[in-house]
Amino acid sequence: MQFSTTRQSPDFLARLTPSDRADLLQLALRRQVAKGELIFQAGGAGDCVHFLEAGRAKIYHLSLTGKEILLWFCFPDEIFGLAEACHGGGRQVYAEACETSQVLSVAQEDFKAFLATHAAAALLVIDVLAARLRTLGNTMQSLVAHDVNERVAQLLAQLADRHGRRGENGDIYLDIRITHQEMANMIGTTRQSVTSALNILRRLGVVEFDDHHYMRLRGDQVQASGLDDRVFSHAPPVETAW
Amino acid sequence: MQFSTTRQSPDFLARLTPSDRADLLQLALRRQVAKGELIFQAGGAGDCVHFLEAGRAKIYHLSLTGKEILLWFCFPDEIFGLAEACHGGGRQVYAEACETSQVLSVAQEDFKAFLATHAAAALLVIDVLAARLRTLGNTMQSLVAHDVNERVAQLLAQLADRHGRRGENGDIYLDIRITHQEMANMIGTTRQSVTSALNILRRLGVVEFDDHHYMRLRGDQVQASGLDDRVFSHAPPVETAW
DNA sequence: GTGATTCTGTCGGCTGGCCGACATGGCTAC
DNA sequence: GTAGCCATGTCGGCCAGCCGACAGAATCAC
Repeated sequence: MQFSTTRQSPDFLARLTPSDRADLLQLALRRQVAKGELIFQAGGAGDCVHFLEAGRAKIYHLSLTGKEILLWFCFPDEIFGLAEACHGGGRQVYAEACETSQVLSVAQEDFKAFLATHAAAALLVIDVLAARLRTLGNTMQSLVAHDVNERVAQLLAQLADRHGRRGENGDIYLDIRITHQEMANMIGTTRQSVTSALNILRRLGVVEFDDHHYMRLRGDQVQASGLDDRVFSHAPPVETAW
Repeated sequence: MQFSTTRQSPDFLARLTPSDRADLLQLALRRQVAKGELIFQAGGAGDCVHFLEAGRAKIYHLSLTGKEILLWFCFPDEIFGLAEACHGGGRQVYAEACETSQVLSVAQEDFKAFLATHAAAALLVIDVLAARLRTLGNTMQSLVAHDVNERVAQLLAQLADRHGRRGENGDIYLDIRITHQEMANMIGTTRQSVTSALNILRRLGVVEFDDHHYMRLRGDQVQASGLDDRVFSHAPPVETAW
């Protein structure tokens, strides 16, 4: 089982060469954002690219009825607000700090100029965007093809892939704080359905919760219960005759 | 109403400078693909980037139960297979010619080298990826926030935005051939539901079908029935106090 | 042409999961 | 401490839309 196909991708800053990073940081403005504060919002100009130095942020759509659709969780070193800054046309999504965070901002024009003169960085941006496109595509496919229980299981697998630590016995430890409501927003369902799905998984012995700060996915059980390769590896085995 | 926020984005080849395009074409292999033939498929290596010279192609996920999730329609001059070639890890999606098509293929390594030495092209790739990321984000949000009828209406609006021609009286003419099943696959519903949604829209006078090759969206009706700015422009108006 | 295939239209039955409601338990503020 | 808030857990009613089925209409193959 390949376990971390996408893991290396999000942390843009860390993957820049030191000299590129130094050049980029010269263009950036640093700012502290309090928990719950918006970093940008739909309707805004989208004239900046952002980087998360420390903290956690979420990127989401807000529907006309107030429904939140969580597209992406940002962790340190990640780049965000990129798609809209690059493409123009204004913001369509919201970025909100989940905890007190340090954010770097670079004006869109400066960033484009930077990319034009730093080819490796441009390729890195392409890689990051490509990875996100994949993730979104997978989320979409899961949204229409699977029921709520499966989507919850897949989400756990995805989180484990991005943020989990694998113990010696094969179990996976995950200590990000995430509410049922947030999970629901990520997979297009309701808080109640997530609660019940998680309880089913717990009763099956697939997952355990030690206090409410981290969960432990049972490696063996994850295998057994079908949250297997087809969840972890993103490419389902297909006949390769063609 | 802004009408073509995204229209200019997909046609990668056309937006390259002539000299860049010439350089790129030198790296490409041209090939003819018959209707229904796969250009690449999930499980494959994903070691090429493709360009559609002529024809039409669709990019889709296939779920384990055989459900098709249509992520993108490709039209001439568009680039595709990019995300997976750039990011690595093999193909996750299928690309299939909807009609006889000419396809150009460039090896991943060659393409990366090309981008590294053609900064403007790299920025263009970023722009294209960013635009797709937006589109997918919008599709996702529509998927969880709207019912089937609304999604069908939005899809029509989106197609009109990308491919429609606006007549003098404000009506929009759309002459792409697309089946109800394909539309269903794009918005995560069933063929039957699309059929009935379209008929509702027809009864409302929003859309007309002249034979089955093109449809006409009534500009005035589109306005009146709420398929308005919130559909066409991708950024819903939000309080901009922040 | 003619048969085969694919697409469109329509109808009921069945059900996953949304929604509201309410209770409880943990954190946080002070 | 204790008050208030937020997250979790559980239940039942209700309905959008999925699914199977079937009949025309249109298109394609030859």
